[in-house]
Amino acid sequence: MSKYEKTLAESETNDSRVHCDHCKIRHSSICKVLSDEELNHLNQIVQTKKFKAGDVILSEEQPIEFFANIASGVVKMTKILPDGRQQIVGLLFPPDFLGQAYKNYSSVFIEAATDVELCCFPHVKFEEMLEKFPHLKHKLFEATLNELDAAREWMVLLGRKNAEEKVADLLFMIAKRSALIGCGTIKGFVELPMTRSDMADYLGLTVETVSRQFTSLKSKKIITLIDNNHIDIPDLETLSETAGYGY
Amino acid sequence: MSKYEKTLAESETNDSRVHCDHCKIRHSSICKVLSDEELNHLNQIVQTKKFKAGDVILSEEQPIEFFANIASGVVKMTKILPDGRQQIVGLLFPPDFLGQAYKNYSSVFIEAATDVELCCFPHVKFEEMLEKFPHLKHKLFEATLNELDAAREWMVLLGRKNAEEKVADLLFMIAKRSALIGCGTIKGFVELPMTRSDMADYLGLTVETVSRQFTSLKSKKIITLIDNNHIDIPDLETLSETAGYGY
DNA sequence: CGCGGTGTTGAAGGCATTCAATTGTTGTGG
DNA sequence: CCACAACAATTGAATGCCTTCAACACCGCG
Repeated sequence: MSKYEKTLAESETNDSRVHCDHCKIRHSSICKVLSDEELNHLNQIVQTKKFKAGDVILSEEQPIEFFANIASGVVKMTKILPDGRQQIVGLLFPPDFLGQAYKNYSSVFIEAATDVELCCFPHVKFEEMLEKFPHLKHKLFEATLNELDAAREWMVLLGRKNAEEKVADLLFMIAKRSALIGCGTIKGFVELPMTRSDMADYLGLTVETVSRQFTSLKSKKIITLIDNNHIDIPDLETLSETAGYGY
Repeated sequence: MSKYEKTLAESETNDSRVHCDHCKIRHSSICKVLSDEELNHLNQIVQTKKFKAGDVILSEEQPIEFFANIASGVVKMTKILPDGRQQIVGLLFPPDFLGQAYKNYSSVFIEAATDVELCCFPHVKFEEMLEKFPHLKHKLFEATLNELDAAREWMVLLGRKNAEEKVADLLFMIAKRSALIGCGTIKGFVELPMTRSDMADYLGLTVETVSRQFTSLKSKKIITLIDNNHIDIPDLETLSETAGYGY
């Protein structure tokens, strides 16, 4: 195997010679609208970064130094009230894009929920590219509109669903996203890329309530626990009905 | 008084000769980035529409026919679960922009919370303009990013705040927005542009709970009720602390 | 083995909901 | 101008869901 066989995931943090050719998310990330030539531009400014689960990627109110594609792992965006209460306001899976254009400071706390690999673009240079390649900017605009839609969907969950529906909905969402990442690979189980505490912070619940709903869903045979972080979902339809999407 | 004294608000619904010169939100809406010449383009496709409180502006899953600036009044965006539970996912005040670019169907239910006047642009023609005038598109992108920020802020409220904080936060938000619309005019009171039921749907509460929190805030002298839809806020700082933003 | 982190379970209590009744407001027709 | 209906808002009492606080189980690791 040549050295080019190694994936983006395995490459070094500060390896400046990154090869989008071997990038797993090349054809699904915002990069997909770029021509080979344009991709070369991007290649020159890109830098891979790795984070361990729990690492802070960007603090709130901290200057934004880079944008990034999520190459692997899951990233959480959190907001914290003065008294310490916190709420996760967004989860990013591969090949999501991380970063708010045209803002100098982050309005959220950004952390690695799992081990994470990012494909980073320096702030200023990336914004320059946005102006140079209108279809890249357009793509980013569409991605933002989708994020807005997702946020509003989540507002319904936070405001109007009960604990069981919330947990079911989260599992349903993770299952769908996992299917996308796996690109059709049927694993037979779903990995939960976060702790119960993270789930609670995403759902506006307490850890205890999340845990209780897990055991309840388990006893109803809607899910099966393989281990703490892996579940099996016998019937997605049933799960989606439990999540409040039934008729 | 010449006929040009009449405001946009008073103009007829299907008056094709609209004069942005007299538009109240000319210098605060997304139009503000447009030159006089570009504004002429817009003038040729614009159409004023009026809605009464409670009117449906656009149903969910309905094809999007137009974008619009909110000229006056308040617009609510709602999402509804199959069983009827509903959640307001966004409020639009003047000079907010209404409409999701690059979507053919609305993902939300759009209704007039109060009597509303819209400055409408036909779907296709407006998207053409977006491509013709990059800075208009850019402005819209920024507006979308702000909406996303606002949505996330609201997720914290929905997930982590109690009833008193929720109501206080809503009043605080309305007070701030009203101050912007009033352009510095100190009225001495704040108009509540929605029913208790709307407030409940925005806060993820029931009408009864909202009502109870009103009487509670009133007895704590944090607000004073002038009538059902007008309140006085003696001290904004106190209100913001009650809303959970204290230290 | 013991330790910290993570997850589960139990019991008690509180906050928001639910259901029900009353009051207040608005607009329409007699 | 008043009566009345329809709607909006408030208030009360009881229920229930989720939280809180506490204890215990599980797992990886030094």
